[in-house]
Amino acid sequence: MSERNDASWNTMMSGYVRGREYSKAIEFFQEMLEGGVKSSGFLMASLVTACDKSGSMFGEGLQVHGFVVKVGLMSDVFVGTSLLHYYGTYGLVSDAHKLFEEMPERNVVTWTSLMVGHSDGGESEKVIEMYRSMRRESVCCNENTIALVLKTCGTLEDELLGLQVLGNVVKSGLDTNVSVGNSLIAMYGSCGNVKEACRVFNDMDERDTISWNSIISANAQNGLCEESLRYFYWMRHVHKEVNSSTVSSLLTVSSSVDNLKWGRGIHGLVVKSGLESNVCVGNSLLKMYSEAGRWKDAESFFQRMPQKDLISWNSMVACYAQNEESQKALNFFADMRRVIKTMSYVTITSALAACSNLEFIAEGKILHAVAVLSGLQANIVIGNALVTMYGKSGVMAEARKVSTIMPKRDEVTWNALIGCHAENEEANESLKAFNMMRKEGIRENYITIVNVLGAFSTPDCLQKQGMPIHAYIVRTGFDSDKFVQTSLITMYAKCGDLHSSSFMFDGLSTKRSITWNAIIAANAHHGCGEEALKLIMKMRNAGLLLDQFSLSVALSVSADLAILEEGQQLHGLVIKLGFELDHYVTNTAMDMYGKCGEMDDVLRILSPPFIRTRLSWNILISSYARHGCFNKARETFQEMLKWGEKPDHVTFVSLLSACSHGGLVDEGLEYYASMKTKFGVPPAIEHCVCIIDLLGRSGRLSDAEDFIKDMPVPPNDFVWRSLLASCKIHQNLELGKKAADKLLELDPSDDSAYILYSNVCATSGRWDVVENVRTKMGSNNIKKQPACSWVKSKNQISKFGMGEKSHPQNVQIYAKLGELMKTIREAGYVVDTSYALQDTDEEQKEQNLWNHSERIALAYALISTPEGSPIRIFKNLRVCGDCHSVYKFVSGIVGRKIMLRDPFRFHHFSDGKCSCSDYW
DNA sequence: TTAGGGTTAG
Repeated sequence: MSERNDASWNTMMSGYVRGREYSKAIEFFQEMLEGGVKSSGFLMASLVTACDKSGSMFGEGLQVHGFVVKVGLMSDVFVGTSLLHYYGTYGLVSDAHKLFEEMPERNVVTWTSLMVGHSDGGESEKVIEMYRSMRRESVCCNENTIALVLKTCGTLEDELLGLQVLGNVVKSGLDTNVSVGNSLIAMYGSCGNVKEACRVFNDMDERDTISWNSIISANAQNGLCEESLRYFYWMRHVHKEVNSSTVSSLLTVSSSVDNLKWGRGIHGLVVKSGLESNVCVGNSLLKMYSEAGRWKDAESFFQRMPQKDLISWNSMVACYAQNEESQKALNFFADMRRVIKTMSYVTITSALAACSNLEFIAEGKILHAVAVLSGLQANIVIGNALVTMYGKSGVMAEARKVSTIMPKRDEVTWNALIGCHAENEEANESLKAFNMMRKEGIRENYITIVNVLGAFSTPDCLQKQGMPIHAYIVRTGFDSDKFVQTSLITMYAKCGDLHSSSFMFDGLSTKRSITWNAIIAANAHHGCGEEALKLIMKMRNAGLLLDQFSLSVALSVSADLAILEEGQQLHGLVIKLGFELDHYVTNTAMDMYGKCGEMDDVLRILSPPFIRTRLSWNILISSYARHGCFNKARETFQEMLKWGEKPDHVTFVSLLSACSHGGLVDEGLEYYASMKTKFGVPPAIEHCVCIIDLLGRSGRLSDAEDFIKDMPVPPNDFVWRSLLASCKIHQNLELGKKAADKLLELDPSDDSAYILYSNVCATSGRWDVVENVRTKMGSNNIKKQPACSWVKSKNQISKFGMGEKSHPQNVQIYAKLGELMKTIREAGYVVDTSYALQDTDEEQKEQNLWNHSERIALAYALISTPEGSPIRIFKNLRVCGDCHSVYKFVSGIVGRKIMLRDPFRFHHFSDGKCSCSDYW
């Protein structure tokens, strides 16, 4: 090649870089290598910059590095600097640092590039250290250096240092007053000192667009959404110019407060201002949708984006991963490699996050290999993502191995290990990792503490580990952190000590929303639903707005207690507060309607199929199942598949229980067989219980027994209880005895074992055994959970026990009962005394049946609610067979719809028939 | 001097 040609190569290459055609520049380099072109330092520096800016595969930059060494251009300051910057971009600061040490000549850009690397790697102290060295060595700072140092002061929350730096800047006359003020605003914003930022802004004589953007951002970063919006309105009023940075800042706040209504408003404004096509703005919108859980909105927006860059693609991978759409994330990742042919370490990190469960471990391993092959193994963020990926998949040995060979570990590495041990229920290991972290001299942060606390879940753990850690938290001052406070409340509750949880909560001087939510959830999980709802009231009275978490806990409490009116009011509040677009909240509301018997409302608020989440599909299937609409449940499952939604283990629990309640034995067995082979969902104990129920109810008791022998998981109490209940239906004394023994083996104090077994014996007429069992219960001090039914009328709940006589309207209730007995007998009702569980004469047996709580509740409902209105009755135990028959007759005679809910499902009676077709 | 993607937690 001649000199002239070399020069033209140079010109071409710099043309590509100037024109930002980075991938062309890289292709050009390949040709150049083949042609053996002699290169200049400038050309190589441009090329490295091209690799850097294109976000290309890391390997291409490495190739250039090798070439540069070979041709002896490493001493060139521009080449060295661009390579150093390149390593920094990929998070490989130690490599960058090594280059820096070896360089014979350095300029201000060299220094600044390494500082940027340290800054991106989270090593703020190193940045300041280097700034001080620069001043010692009299290297003159440029604007970029100053900007970086000031930003770092913000990150370090070191206002004093920031002011010193600014003093130096003013002294050297490097900047104007406006830009000094702007920098100050930004620094105060990062330090969390919004007040001071506003003071500087308000005192400024002159403001430019950046000043306005900085003050909006300072408020936005600190979660002050109303304030940032106030400045924005003011800006539009007096300043006129709004640019893409302004809009991006406003969108950031909408993500952090997770209020989609707000984000939608800003989005409208974005469209009006014509800034929607700006790539930064677009990327902010993608993040907003992702954080609000609306990955489908993000997806369609991405498709419409006129300009996309690497960050847009990375955002989509992250969006799918964050929304637990692993398969979609990996498919998108594959598309990305095909379409734009580039990726960065962020891409790999996000793709790894999508593999954080055992189902995708194979893909995760491939990505691990990709990271190694790309030379990005030493990147600390990738290392941390790998630790997380293995840890969340339960492969802790591999997670630990990755962490040991990492060149450097930070608090994120240790937090991931501690958190994954906790998630895998290895409390001791979690605590061990915490101690090792401290030994290694890495300081814990609030996330460390939150993770450690998450490891404790038993009373024993609480005594031996939880309480000492609590003492440590108080000693180290972490007890003032809102997340730590919340975790402490949750830990005490999880370890069974709700009393201490409440004590902690009551003792807090400032109670934030998340703290309220923690104590409310703690009560809900302990079955204290009424208390949880009372706390919701108190929270509102304390002037706090309910958020998506408090609303969904409250809705699920209403669902568990089956109190429709409260549920409806909460749903109203959801709409009023603007959470109706929040998938999670809306799904909880839907579940509430389903569990309160309002199938029509479930369908009313159901979203259209193309934006339905897996959770919505699952709730819909289980609602249909609970209401006895088995065909609908099946159709919904088919529709779900048609729309490309993958069923998960909850889907199959709903589907199998639908089959079991509907007597669809063969269909249920088919689903069970296909779940692993066709859908990759391995059967868990819940599914096995459904199958045993399915076989048992239909009378195939020996098949059920065989199934238990071959189950992939060891049987638990639910398995034996279900089998025992089926033995009662089909009067199988022998197997019933076996199941009851197994149940008592697991828990000798289980009351259901005694009760169900004595019922099996009673139904089979073995009154001698019944007597035996009852005596045994008495001597073992085991009490039966008393049956009760309740009705809500005129805003009051009336609860009835067996033979209840204490109701103020007692006389009218029993008069009504007598009348009912007479009329239904005339209509053809014949008593079935096999449901009487006490050995007396037939007449007494019938009398005892009329004492059942569900009949008393029915009589009360008939006299206390308006004629013709639907009746809603709830029972804590399964309805008795003879009562079921009474309800059918009554519904035909009084011409009213009667809904009866037991702990498992609904019976809808009308015109003498029941929705369950007498199979339950 | 202002804005967008990533790892732990929520």
